[in-house]
Amino acid sequence: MTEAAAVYRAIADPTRRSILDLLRAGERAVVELLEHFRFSQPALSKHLKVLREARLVKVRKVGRERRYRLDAKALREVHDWVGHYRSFWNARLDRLGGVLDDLSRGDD
Amino acid sequence: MTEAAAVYRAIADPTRRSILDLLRAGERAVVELLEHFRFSQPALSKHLKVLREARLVKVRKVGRERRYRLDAKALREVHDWVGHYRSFWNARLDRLGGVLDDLSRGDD
DNA sequence: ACTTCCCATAACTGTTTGGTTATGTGTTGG
DNA sequence: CCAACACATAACCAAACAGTTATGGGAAGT
Repeated sequence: MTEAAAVYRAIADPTRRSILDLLRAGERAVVELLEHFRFSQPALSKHLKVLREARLVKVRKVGRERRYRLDAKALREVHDWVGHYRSFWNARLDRLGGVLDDLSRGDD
Repeated sequence: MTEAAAVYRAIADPTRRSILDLLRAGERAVVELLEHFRFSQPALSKHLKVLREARLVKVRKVGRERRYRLDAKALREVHDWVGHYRSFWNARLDRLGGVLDDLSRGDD
């Protein structure tokens, strides 16, 4: 899987998006993250592994803890890609789109 | 699945991102889209269904064709969400990030 | 009318995903 | 030294995914 593809896959899961959101507030140990979820610790570890492989987080060992932190560089590509669609959502295409919609309906 | 979640899932697949990219150039019939891929027509139809359900595309029937076009409004939310990470990727946060983390925790 | 074309859906299949419980490894505290 | 803690990994499972072939319905061409 190419670098970028791993990122899209990683953020496809709502739990993993939540994890990233939590990490925006700062570095967190696994137990701290776990408090925010209902599932088991191994489940969290697996999510973290996916995020690691997508290079969206970094870990550092502190005593017996592993402290995770954001590494958002990989999200830039996503932002850029989605940005290509900017003109499609904030242009007069709402109007034009509506017209085309009506035409396509044609069932009235 | 909530509206937004469907969008993240839809764009997680590279084929579907390609489809969206193709549609940026304008409306396309299914056969036209199919030329760009190696898989079968039903496979494409299934991808299009996912995109429809995520409200990322709209269809209109023209004769025996179904012409698909972009409906990028749903991508705005993705853009916004990823945008929250902007400050994390374009600053010298490798160093600063650590400091901010500590401050936000208040545990030092 | 009949065939061909465009497309969707159904039914099936191997693989991936996201969860589980069980276990192991390294660190800390008593 | 040893129990408890923090975390990862292994093994397993059901559900979802992405593809396939087969089929069917509506529009077009002859």
